[in-house]
Amino acid sequence: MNARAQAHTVALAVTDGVPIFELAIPCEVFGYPRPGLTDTWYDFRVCAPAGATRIAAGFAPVTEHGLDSLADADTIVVPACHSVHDAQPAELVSAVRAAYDRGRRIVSLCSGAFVLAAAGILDGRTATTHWMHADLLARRHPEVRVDASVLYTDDGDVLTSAGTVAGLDLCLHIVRTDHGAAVANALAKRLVMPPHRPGGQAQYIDAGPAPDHADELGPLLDWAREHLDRPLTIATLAGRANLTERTLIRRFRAATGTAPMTWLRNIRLDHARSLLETTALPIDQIAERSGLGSPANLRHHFTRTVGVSPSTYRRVFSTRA
DNA sequence: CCTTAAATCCGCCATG
DNA sequence: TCCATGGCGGATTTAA
Repeated sequence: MNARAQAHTVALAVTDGVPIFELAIPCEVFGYPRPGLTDTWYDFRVCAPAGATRIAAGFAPVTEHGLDSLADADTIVVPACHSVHDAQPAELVSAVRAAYDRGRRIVSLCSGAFVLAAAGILDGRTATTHWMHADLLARRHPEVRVDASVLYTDDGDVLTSAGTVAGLDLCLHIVRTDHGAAVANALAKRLVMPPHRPGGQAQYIDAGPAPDHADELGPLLDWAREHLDRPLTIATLAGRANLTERTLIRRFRAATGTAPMTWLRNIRLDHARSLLETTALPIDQIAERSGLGSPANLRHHFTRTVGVSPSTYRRVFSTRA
């Protein structure tokens, strides 16, 4: 996806009993004009079934859009559902299915994944949901690969996010996809949230006493961020932290939710992305500075995770005149 | 695309 | 008994 000339339409599907927090997230991210960020923001609309609808906490939606108009939008956001135990509203499920069949981008927040699963559009895909409901989702829909360890999943036309606040991470990710990292970072700043949360939902699943090693790795992570251009290995990192390789890997996963080299590669890709946006450095220089090594390696990982080649990305998202 | 060598990383388990 | 550690095997991923 790329920056669009005409406003990209985002529709929020509202049904009875939906918790208001997950409703507020897309409203905050997509629903307010953001003067100064980009020329065109999203065209945002709320869609609700006809008749008296009561959402949580005594609020009721006022909108002229019914669920049948979901499929007119480019992106459909399904917030958390009323209950993961009851059947999902048939009207909502079929409306989401219809939008999917028309090639729209479908997004779920939190337990909204149950609606997508009921519509059959998660079959064969990797998806996530709130960690409390991940087992239930996997049991009820064996065709869905449920990954409770991540904050969100991006399968191109279908995106899902983990519990509650992770919906904010996903919506910001969508802005990053549509408008580039510079706009997403500026928006994050306005929302007073980190532009990118490292790690995944995994770090929150452990209910017990907070892992006190979590902060311990901080200095190491900071050091790594500042020396991306070096050929960092597990042995290097373990040596700096005075840990054995096995313990480093274990602590790393406990603290960040990912393995060390996976984390490092993501940081490197972020840096490469930023260099592509803000500088005119040749690709091999960017590969070197970000620590991705060769241009071939940069291209390989970049296209795999971002979806477009580095040169295409630069052409679309460069902030230079 | 391929092949191959190296690196990563996680389950397992003895150890302290 | 409980728990973190760290060595080892090897499946998987990555670099070239």
